[in-house]
Parts: sequence; C-alpha cells; structure tokens
Amino acid sequence: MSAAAQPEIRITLPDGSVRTTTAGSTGADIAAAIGPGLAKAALAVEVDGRMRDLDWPLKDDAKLRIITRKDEAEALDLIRHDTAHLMAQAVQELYPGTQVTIGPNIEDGFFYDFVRDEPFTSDDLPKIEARMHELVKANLATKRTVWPREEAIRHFEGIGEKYKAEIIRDLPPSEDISVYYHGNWHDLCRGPHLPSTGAIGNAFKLTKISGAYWRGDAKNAQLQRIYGTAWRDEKELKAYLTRIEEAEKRDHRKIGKEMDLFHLQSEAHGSVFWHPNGFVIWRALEAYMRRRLDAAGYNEVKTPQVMDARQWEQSGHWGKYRENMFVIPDEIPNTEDEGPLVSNDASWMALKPMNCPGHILIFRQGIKSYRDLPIRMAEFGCCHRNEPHGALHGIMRVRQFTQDDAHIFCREDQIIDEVTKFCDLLDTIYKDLGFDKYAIKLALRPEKRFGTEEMWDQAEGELREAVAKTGRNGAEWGWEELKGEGAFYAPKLEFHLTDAIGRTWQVGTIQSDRVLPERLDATYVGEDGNRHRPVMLHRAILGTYERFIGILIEHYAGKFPMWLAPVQAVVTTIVSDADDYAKTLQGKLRSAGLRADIDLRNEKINYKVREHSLAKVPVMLIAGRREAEEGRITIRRLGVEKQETMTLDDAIEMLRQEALPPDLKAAQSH
RNA sequence: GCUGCCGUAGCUCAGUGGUAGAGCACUCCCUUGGUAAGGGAGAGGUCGUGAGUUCGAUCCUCACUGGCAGCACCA
Repeated sequence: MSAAAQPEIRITLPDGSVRTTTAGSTGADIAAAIGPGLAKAALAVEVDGRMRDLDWPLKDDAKLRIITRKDEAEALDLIRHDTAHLMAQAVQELYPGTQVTIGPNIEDGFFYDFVRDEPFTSDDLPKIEARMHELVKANLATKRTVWPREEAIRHFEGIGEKYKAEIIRDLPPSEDISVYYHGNWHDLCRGPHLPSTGAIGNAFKLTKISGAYWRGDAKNAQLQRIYGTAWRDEKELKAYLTRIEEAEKRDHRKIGKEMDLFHLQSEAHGSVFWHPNGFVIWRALEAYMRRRLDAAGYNEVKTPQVMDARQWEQSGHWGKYRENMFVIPDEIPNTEDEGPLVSNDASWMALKPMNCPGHILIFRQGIKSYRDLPIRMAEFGCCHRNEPHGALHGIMRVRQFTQDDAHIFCREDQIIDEVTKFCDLLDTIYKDLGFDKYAIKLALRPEKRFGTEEMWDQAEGELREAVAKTGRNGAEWGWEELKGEGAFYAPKLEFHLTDAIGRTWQVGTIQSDRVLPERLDATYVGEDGNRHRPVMLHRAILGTYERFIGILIEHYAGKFPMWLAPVQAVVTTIVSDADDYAKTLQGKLRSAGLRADIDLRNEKINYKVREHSLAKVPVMLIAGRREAEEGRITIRRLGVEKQETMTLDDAIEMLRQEALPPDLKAAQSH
C-alpha cells in the first residue's frame, strides 16, 4: 500500500498545535518533522494518554506527546523497564537455559525473576553488568511484533519458557500478545520500549539477589530475583547510591549499638535487651503516651501474660493464630526421671499474643449500660508472637513487644465518631513525634476469618467512611485498599511510616470488630433494657514501642529532640581546676530534672567535643577556668560551632524549658 | 519458613592448612590543653557451636545456630 493511498490524520501536540500527516506515520516521523534534535532525543510517545513505542503507527487523529529524557517520570519508567529487559537478555546470553518470568519496575529501579538450577551469586552481578554495557554499546534496535495467542504459547513452551507461556494464557483475550526483539533476543512484553538498547544509557547498577516466590505465593516454586537500579544519567545514579549509603548510616541497629541503646543476642532472639540509654527513650515516650491517652478519655489496665488454652480456644486464637503463639505445658517435671518434658495428656497455657481477650474479660465483669459506652480501655501490653525467623529485623520486628494497645467498646452509633477521633489523636501524636507524613491503608477481609459477609461489609464500610470524613483517603496519604490483609476478626486501618532506607512499617492501626465481642460474649444493657453486643475497636498509635523507637532512631538519625535524648546535656571541663564547678552544675541540672552527664577526663577540649558530638548529645556545657571564675557556662549545641555563654541559672532554666515534652510545652504556652 | 551471603578482640575489619593481626575503645604513665582525635606503654581472642577430612583445621566438608538482603508472614 502506498503512502498516498493512506488517509490524512490530524495530530495534536501538547502546545495545541496540529500537524497533518498520513495514517501509518509514527511518533518518530512527527519528531523528525519537528526537528532533528527532538528526533534524536525522543524515547517514546504518549498517544491519547497511553505510552507507545516511537514507531507505533498512528492510525487516527490523536493527541501526541513526545517523551524525552527531560520527562522525568516517563523517562525513568522507560529506562528502568528497558534495563530490566537488558538484564534478562544478558542473563540468558551468559547463562543459557535460564528461564525468564516477570520483571517489573519498582521504586528507584526494577527486578527480574529468573528460573535456573544453579543459584546466582553476587559474583555473577559484575559479569551480567558488563554484558549489559556491551549490549548498550551494540545499540540493538527494538522491534515489536504481535503474535497469535496459540502460536505464542506454543513458541514459548517450545523454547522451555513455561512461565512465559503461563503468563500468556492468563492475559485477557482483548490483549495483543506482543513480543519485543533486541537483535536476536526476544521477550514477551506489553511495552513500550526505547527505540534501541543504546537509548538506555549506562546509568544502571545491579544491586542484590534474592529468592522470590512465583506469583508471590510461598506454595509456588522459588525463583531467583535480581534487583537493579537505573537512572537517566551517571550523575543521578551516583546521587542515588550516595543517598542509599547515607540512609544506611541511619540504620537503627547501627545507631543502637553506637549510642548504647539496646542489644540483641541469640539466647533471647527476637527480644530486646534495653540498655539504660535506650530505656530512657522508652520511658519518655511511655510517659508522653500515658498523658495523651489520659487526656483522650482512656482508662489504663493491666492483664495477665499467660492464660489457659481454654481462653484462647474461645477467642479463636487457638484455631487461627496458634502457629504464632508460645504455648506452655501446664505441668513440667523437674528432671527426666520424673517423666517426659511434655506428657500426652498435658494441659496447655499460652503467652498472650494480643491483649484483646483480656480486655473483654475485664469488660464482662459487672453489668455495662449503654450509658457507660464508649469504654476506652488502654494497656501497654507486653505480647509474644512466635514470628517466622526470617522476618525478625532489629527491634522493628521482634517476638516480644509492648503495644500501646487499647480497645474501645462502643455502640454501633458511636463507631464513626470514635474512629475519626482516633485518627485525629493519632495525627497530633505523630506530629509531636516529628512525623508529618504517613500513609494510610485499609486492609480488607482475609481468607482465614470469622464472621459473616455482612459483618465484614459493614466493618469495612465504617472504616472507609471514617477516613473519608477525615479527608485522609487521597493519593497524598498513600491511600489504598489491601485485599486479604485484615486480621482474622476485623478489617484494619493501617498507618505506615517509612524507615531510613525506604522500607515502610505499619505502626498505628484501628480495627472494627464484631467477632470477638460475640465469641467472648460481651454485652451491655441498651436503652430498651435488652442486652446488646458492643462493637470493639482495636487500636494502637505507636503500634509497639520497639518498632516505633526503631523508626524514631532512623527518623532522627540518633539526634533526638531534647525530651527524648538519652543524655540531654554533658558538662565538660577544659582544665581540672574547673572540676568542682562542673560537678556543682551537673548537680543543679539533675535537680532540675535534666539528664546531665559529666566529663572530667584528662583530655583536650577538642577530643571531648568530638566524642560528645559523635555520641549525639544535644547540648554541651563547657566549663573552663574563665566560666568557673565568672559563675557562667558556655553552651555548645550539637553540630553548631557557635557558642553562647550565660549564667548558670539562665542556662538551667533555658534547658529545662527545651527539654519539656511537646504536650507539656504546648500546655505551658496556653 | 524459603533462597543467597556472612559469623576472627568491646567496636570496625585484615589474614593464614602448621593454634592470629590493625585501628578505635579499655588500663597505666606523661601532658592542664579554649571547641570534632596530644604523646607513650600495656592488657585483651580456645577465630559462632558440633561432627568429619587431615599428621595437623580459625581456614576444607557437613549439620546446627545466629546475623544480613530479599521473598513469604506481620505491629
């Protein structure tokens, strides 16, 4: 068919200008018509809002946007996806017989999952990278082909790519089966792709190797995943690698050791040994939370650590959660001679994995009236969960932890109000603790669950509605609904914070539960004189002290605000003549409620300043001969070279004010 | 739990088939110095645990255990 036979079409560019061309023209043609610079820079096109290859034939009138490296989001998407393919090509060329599966983009990069008998090791990464650079240099052109479905399946099965064949089978019938070529190598892919391997550039790096289950299901085969990062140019790549390096310095495990906050050891693996410095943070945070909860109408309780299995059977934990519980035989002989450790007819107890059943048992004591509701029952409850060993991570994921837990027993008509109140309380607490940004998710009914579909519909709807009321269900809040991720008794609102290297952690949560009140028979007397079921809102703001403090450490990189700092001030001498003066000052600071250390070591001031700076002490109070004579003190703040000299009383009062927790500071200013 | 890597002094890390080394920290001595490392000396480790190969294992093999990354699971 000659070009002349093609009808004319009108292409509208982003600036509103219209170009007339013949049907069958490509984005590349349009770019070339605009100018040679653009033709060279063009990576792909957006046709009526959909990303397409540069050589995608335009058949009808369309809105067209030419994508170049300047379009950051699109360019990075294209580059990363192409780099993933490039890696797959390199891997298949270097390790024949390796099957490819899927290779999507992720934040800052991409991965590709492979199937190969022999595992990849970190030694393979430089080899693969080198091959990738060669392929970039070869500048292989990209070619898109569309295959009939059955032929594609036969083809991929024929070459041993059974995962690709499976992917094709699962594609909706409306979808084209497109196969992309880079030279002789080809891969099933929806596209679009850059016009050639040369367009990818060399700003990429393979970062790590790991196992990953096919389709994310542990029942399936485990594949080998290779992760990489890719950027528009070397400068961006370098900036990214530096960013990661800096972030790793904030790791709470590293800082925890450096600042002597806590340690972990195998004899108690998954449980934290809090050192004095670390436990100071805990206590300050706990005291703060206790004041906030008191003010918000909560009542604190304490419930048993160990309860009989009968109780866990009734709550449902025995059936749905037992693999995560530490179960204890009721009777254990002292020695082997007296019988086996666990006898066949042993009766069982378990350490609590959650506080909820205990709270219901308190609720059930006595008769509750509708007038008593809502009852907000709080507990800093220490729970144990036997987590999969591979899941443990510093103090962020442990087997013994303390939640800032509470259960709100309320009537149906109080749910929305209580949930929105909770969201507001959580928001102010996060802000006090330095977090203006957090993500909110709604975790929907899981496979393993109690209760009727209607119950779940209602519970999910309530949480959805309450968040909508607070206006925090937008993209800027990372709002999404997660299928199948709720607890066995209730859907969850999840509140997530991000750690130093970008991993997100769930901290806060609120769950709307009708299952446990039913199973454990909680009732109140309504206005009508009949018994009714209360709804139970399980909720936590910090989540657990362990995880939250871990996040705080990373968030502040160990440089805590005064009220949380393990050591708030250190009095340091320049000459030993000032020792007595320094001791007096330390005493006064301590009397004023400040956590003040003293450093009288026979070292130069430079050395001491360096040490306390590295120890991240927010304030150094420096006493030399001059200060001792004048009754003054020189203050040097962490990371600030400029110093300030003032009287002792002024200094103590100033620091006392600075060290107030945020809620008390706010109360004082009113 | 799964895949891969790792486990040497309090910390950070070298190293070797013939029973170990650095820097920092620690102890002592000299130094009293005005804002990110003053000098010297000393002490400190059955090389994660157990078994195997070997004349001989911290090093090689296997198992166990813990750590790291990711997956799966989750606050």
